[in-house]
Amino acid sequence: MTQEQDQQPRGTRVRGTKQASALASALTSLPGFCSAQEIHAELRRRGETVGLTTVYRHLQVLSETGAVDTIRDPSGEILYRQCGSTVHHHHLTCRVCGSSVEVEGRAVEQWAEKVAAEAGFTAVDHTVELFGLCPGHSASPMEPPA
Amino acid sequence: MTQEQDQQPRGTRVRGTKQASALASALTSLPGFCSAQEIHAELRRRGETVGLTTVYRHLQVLSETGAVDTIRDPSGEILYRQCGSTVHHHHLTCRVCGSSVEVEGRAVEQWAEKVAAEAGFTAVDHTVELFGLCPGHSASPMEPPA
DNA sequence: CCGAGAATAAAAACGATTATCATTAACAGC
DNA sequence: GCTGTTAATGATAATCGTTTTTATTCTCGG
Ligand SMILES: [Zn+2]
Ligand SMILES: [Zn+2]
Ligand SMILES: [Zn+2]
Ligand SMILES: [Zn+2]
Repeated sequence: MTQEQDQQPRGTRVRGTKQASALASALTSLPGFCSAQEIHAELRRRGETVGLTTVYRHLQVLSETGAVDTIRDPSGEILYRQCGSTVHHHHLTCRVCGSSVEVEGRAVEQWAEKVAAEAGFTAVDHTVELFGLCPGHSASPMEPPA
Repeated sequence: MTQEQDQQPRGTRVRGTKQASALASALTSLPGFCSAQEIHAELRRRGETVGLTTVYRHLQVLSETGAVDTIRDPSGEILYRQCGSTVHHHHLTCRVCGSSVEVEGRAVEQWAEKVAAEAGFTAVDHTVELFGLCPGHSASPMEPPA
């Protein structure tokens, strides 16, 4: 359907910059969903010199190509994560630590298609996000770290 | 079924301001999901004098009490709509005109609970939005304005 | 009619994201 | 290994939806 047709004129297209690899490394090591600014801070913490603009630009490209997944936290901020599978899936994310479980939703996909068809809608895309408390943070209900 | 059920605790709580009723009227007449700024513009168009701040504040309260539903459009902007049913439901919204169909998702609810339980997550909340093209805007499939 | 307090609204603040643009540096060719 | 081309970078400014601030207005009970 949405086949990519990259017309890369010979080998001069994607430059192997150290920023790109540093970002890739950070994304791989970060366990859960993080905001662009958190990722930027993490890179700084590692001693890498990567500008915030570059972080944003790379994350945007990576998300467009499907290399990273994006979700919106309840406040609207975009969170990024490098995911294991490239097939369509959704996420169950902890509100406290950001750790995330990838969930497959055959049932959701079918439901979405069904209700869309019944309403006569076409080109329907869906957003499905699950937020909760992971097992580690479900333990003590009364423990706001503040 | 569209009866108002104000749960206002007697006395000094909700004042009968003209702005509130103007906003309520606009919300009732607007067919689909609109942004706060669109609603504000609509009120201005009607000759009502309502500040943007007031629109935001009322929409926030109304969404908290469940009187209006909110979704986030793909760009992150919050859209509001007065919905028919007060029970939990989701929306199938047209990307072009904003017209929306309320869809009930027993299957989704069960799926969400199931995957949350399997992962050991608690206090799980879900966001499910469907965006597509309504029957009226599905007409010409080949029409990229670019 | 008066006054306390809620409601309003203009303007300023806020914060995440994007655009700008001068500078840097990766890579192909020499 | 140099060098030039040119994509990539990143500090800064701009954008824009939303929130906060604050002075003013208005509602409503007495
Ligand atoms: Zn994922
Ligand atoms: Zn899906
Ligand atoms: Zn609704
Ligand atoms: Zn639901």
